[in-house]
Formats: sequence, C-alpha cells, structure tokens
Amino acid sequence: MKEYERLFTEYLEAKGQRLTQPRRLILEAVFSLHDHFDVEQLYDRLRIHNEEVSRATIYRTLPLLVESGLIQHSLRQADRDFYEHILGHPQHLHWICRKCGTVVETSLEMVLPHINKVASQQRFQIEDYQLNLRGLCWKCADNENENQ
Amino acid sequence: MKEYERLFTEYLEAKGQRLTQPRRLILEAVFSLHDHFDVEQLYDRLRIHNEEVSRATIYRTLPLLVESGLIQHSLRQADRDFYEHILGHPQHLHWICRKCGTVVETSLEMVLPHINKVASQQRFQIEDYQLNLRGLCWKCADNENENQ
DNA sequence: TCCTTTATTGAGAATCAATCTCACTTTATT
DNA sequence: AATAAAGTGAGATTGATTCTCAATAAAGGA
Repeated sequence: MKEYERLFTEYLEAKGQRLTQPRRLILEAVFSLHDHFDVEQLYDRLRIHNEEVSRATIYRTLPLLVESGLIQHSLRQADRDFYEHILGHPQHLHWICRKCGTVVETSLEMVLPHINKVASQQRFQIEDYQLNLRGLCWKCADNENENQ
Repeated sequence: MKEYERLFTEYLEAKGQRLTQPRRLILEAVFSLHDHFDVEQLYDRLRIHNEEVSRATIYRTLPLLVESGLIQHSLRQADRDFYEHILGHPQHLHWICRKCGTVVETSLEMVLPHINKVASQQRFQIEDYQLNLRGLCWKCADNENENQ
C-alpha cells in the first residue's frame, strides 16, 4: 500500500470515516498530478481515466486531504483555489505572473528556519504555506515596456 | 496635499484618468483604516461617514490602487479578498488562524533580502507580497486538544 | 459660461466557484 | 441478509465579484 494511502486511511479512521472508492480515486489522481491543480483539472483527469467522481465529492474530499496533511491549498489564481500534494515535497515560494499566469517555484530552504522560529515563538501550528509573490515575470515585463 | 493623493493622481493622469470625488473618498477611507480590510468594511466605513459610494465603484477602484502601488491584495479569508495600504508600511508575514480567523503580523526583515535576491535573479517584478501561514493559533490548538 | 467629448458612476443583472440539500447508495458490522 | 451509519450525485443555492448600460461628472475649448 502506498504511503499516502496508508496515511489517509489512518486519518479517516481516526475520525470514524472511510476510505471509499471515490475518495481513493481522488487520492490517486491527486498524487498522479505533479503540479498545482484545481477542482476542474482534477475532475477532468478523473473523467479521462473513466473514473468519474462528482464535483461535490471532490469539493468534499479536498478539505479532508488538506487536514490529513497530504495536500495543501497553496494558491489562488484566476478566482480559483489551487492545491498541490506536499508529501515528500519541500515547501517552496510561488512566483505568479499576473499577466501570463505562469507559476514558478523556488526553494524555501533559506527562509524556512526563520519561519519555523517565529512559529514556535508564538506557538502557531502551521498547516498551509501560502508564500506567493505576485507581479510580472521578465517576459511580460519586457512586453509591457515595448507596448508603451 | 497628502502624499498618497499626489501619487494616486499622478498614476491616474499618466493613464488619462481622473481623481474623481468617489475615488478620493475611497482613497481617504483606505488610508484611514489601519488594518486589513475587505470591500464590505470599506463600504460600511464610507456609509457611516455619509460618503456613500457604490460597491461597483469600490470594486473598480481597488485594482487601480493596487496598480498604483498604494495598496496590495494581501490575503483571502472566508471567501473574501482583503487589502491593506502599503505606503510606508514594511512588508510582513501574516499568520492566519483557520479557526478563530485572527491575523497576526510579523516582520519580514529577516526574509526580504533573500526574496529580493531571488526576484532579481529571475528578473521578476514583485507587485504583491502574499506571505501567509495558515494553521492554528495557540489558543485554538489548546481548545482542540481539550475537546479530544 | 456654455458646449462637446470622454471618463465615470450607480443600480441591478449576470457570472461562476464553492457549498448545501436530500433522496439514494455503499460500507461495515451483527 | 439486515441494520445503521457514512458517503455520494445531481441539481439548487449562495454570495463575492464582474458586467451592462443609461445617466452623470469632469476637462478643455470657444
């Protein structure tokens, strides 16, 4: 059994809940996507593989995955919530271009110790890291200057 | 004339736009609030002072203030966008409790040099800093443990 | 001051992601 | 198999945000 399956099962059982077929399909899809995803992308992914699950169930399952620590809600773009799985993935900064929508990730290594220190000072239990810098990537910045 | 008024006027004029009465009222209200605010809070604030401006105008003006660099869209909470004015306010981290909704700010001083270095390396023009840590504050964490 | 042009506003309609409802279906247990 | 509890799907609902469009305000010239 894959680790994320074991962890999710444990999380659910601790709450008296079950790892059902739809939840298993969602879990697998989430870990098959190696990038940020939103509900629509997840829904499409499942449909393509003939594993249709209703949107309602996806919307209900994502918070469970967040609470279990397997994924996090890491950014919001174009009026949608985006998630990513975090099991074994180091935290990172997101650089989001407001024009072309590209999301670049960079390491958080240099910054994490400071954040963790502040967290423990105020006894804050971090669940999601939403460390996003929004602005213009160099390509779009160059284009803006050209068109002036 | 206050500096933010001068800056906003300059920004608007450069785009062939005008500092109208509703925009001036919104600008003043934004700088009278010394905390994060959303559209509803701004709207209420204006009404209380008998300076009613339509929600539509508020929604249209906020992006102008963001683009002019006077405010930033710094967090999203309870399905609402929150802004804060940044003129003269150093950037900071937000610690958001998912349970009680409290938002604590801490200094970014230790982290900003790293972020700026990465930004210049990839020639990314930062417009908004959305550096948010979500989780449980110590009070809510204690409560959760009690109720188990 | 009046006129013309262009930007702006307000009110309400429209949009759309996310949530909720509820009858039906699974799952686990006896 | 029977029962009880958890879970699901379809569609309705919600609510923040955006859009539309007729009416209004601002700026500059005559």
